[in-house]
Amino acid sequence: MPALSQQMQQLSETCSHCSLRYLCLPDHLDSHDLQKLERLVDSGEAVPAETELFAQGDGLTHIYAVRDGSAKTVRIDEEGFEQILGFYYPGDILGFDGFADQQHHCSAVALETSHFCRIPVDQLDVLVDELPSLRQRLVRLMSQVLSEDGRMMLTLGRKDSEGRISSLLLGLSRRRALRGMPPTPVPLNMKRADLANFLSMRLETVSRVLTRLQRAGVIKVSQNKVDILDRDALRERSSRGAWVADQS
Amino acid sequence: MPALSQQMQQLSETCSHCSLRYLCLPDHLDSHDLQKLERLVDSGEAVPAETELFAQGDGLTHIYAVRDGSAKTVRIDEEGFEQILGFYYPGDILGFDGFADQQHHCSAVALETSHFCRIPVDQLDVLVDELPSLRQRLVRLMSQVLSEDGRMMLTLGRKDSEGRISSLLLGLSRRRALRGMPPTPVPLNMKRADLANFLSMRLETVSRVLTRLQRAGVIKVSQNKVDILDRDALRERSSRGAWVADQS
DNA sequence: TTGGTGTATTGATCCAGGTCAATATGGCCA
DNA sequence: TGGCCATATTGACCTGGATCAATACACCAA
Repeated sequence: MPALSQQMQQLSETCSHCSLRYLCLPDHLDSHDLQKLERLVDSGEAVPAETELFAQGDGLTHIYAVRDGSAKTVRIDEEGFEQILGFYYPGDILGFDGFADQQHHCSAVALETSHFCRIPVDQLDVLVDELPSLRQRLVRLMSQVLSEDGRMMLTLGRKDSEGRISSLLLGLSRRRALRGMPPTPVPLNMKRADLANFLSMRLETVSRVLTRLQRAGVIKVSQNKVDILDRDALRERSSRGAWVADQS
Repeated sequence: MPALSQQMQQLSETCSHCSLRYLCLPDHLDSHDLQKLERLVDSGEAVPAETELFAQGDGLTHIYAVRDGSAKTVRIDEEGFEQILGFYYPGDILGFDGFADQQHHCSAVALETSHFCRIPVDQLDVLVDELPSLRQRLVRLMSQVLSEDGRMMLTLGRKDSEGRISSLLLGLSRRRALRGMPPTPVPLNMKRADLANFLSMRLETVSRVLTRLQRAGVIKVSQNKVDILDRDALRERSSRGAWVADQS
């Protein structure tokens, strides 16, 4: 049951009319350029939960934009351990890490029944050479991801379990607000194990922290969604327990 | 005392003759395009250790390529905690995270006396629109960083202290090999505190792990450099202690 | 040579969170 | 409506690494 999509604004088949165009690739493109872009985009059928959009090691043929629903990216290292690299919501792009050597370095999996726009990279490549605005947009989106990865490394590296969960919840909430959705019941469309993996914790610890935060009256947990009751307290907890760095 | 530069191949003032051109921006550019690029590049004076190339929050005016020496990038979060995001060696580019909104999201600091090529972004921007090959190169480099960040998150998230140190040493060694430098005495040109910060450990733990690895005969530590005596053992330790993921 | 300062190593203690194990809850199908 | 299975919560225990503190080492200046 796609919880998010129920609340989504109407999505159009074309980028020009898509409510997400200011988050997604089309942002800053004039209508002429935009039309060229949307001719490339294939906004396909709904895909069920667990569908793999692409797998680590696959050749890079398309990148994907989330239309509605959600996805995660997973990377498996040499020793066979897997790490969830991110969760993706409407307007987010999947597949940027494939441009380096034309193959995907992680897998992408739908978390729920979702729609994705498929964009063939070979055609995109041609169009990018043609449209400076699109080139700039692409570079900025990638750069943005880079800088968010930095933020994530900060969270993973320096925060304790409560700080990590709090940061995650605030982050998800903020991303909902960016998309014009109500920021407070945050649906947790991924499993606890996914959360735990992403935050580098054990799922037992995730559980414990969630109930602790609930008992403190900061959030209200109910199955797959979290109400943020006291945002300030949550913010406070998201930084508490962060280590002080040794000066160098 | 710039340990790295003593072993560096001769560096030319121009990209065309630079021994690092296949790692750096120029890779895959034909000689005509390359000449246009190198007209932008200002390969300046030596800068001493601790020099800040740009600061978090600065407007994006230049990106930098390491010519010789080394650098680190540091990010300070809202609460004032700082995290080292990466170490950079000849051929590496600094500043990619600034393209998102034309300002730097981290600071860059030289670790030792170093040379950097300065590339003005406004002119680069124009040139990128003109040269598809350069555009492609830029996107690939950024994508590569993205995918390496993923690897780092994996290390930070899933490995214990010994795994982290081992991974770091192997990584530094591999990057030296990529640059045609002898892979085994790995100079640690950053302070222990920097290492600790980067790996999200305490410097005492870094020390302890280094001596433990030394006692095991895997490495030989001497002040600012590490000899890798048993690469296989090091590899083995870099994966040992990594958690098993809960299946989702 | 000595003293001072910054950096690295080592030792002793303690706790957050990992581990193992039991129990609870909810969704689904017969 | 009950039984099954996947997922989530809670409990008890233990260990890796953070913390606090002392000591060692290197480098420089007087």
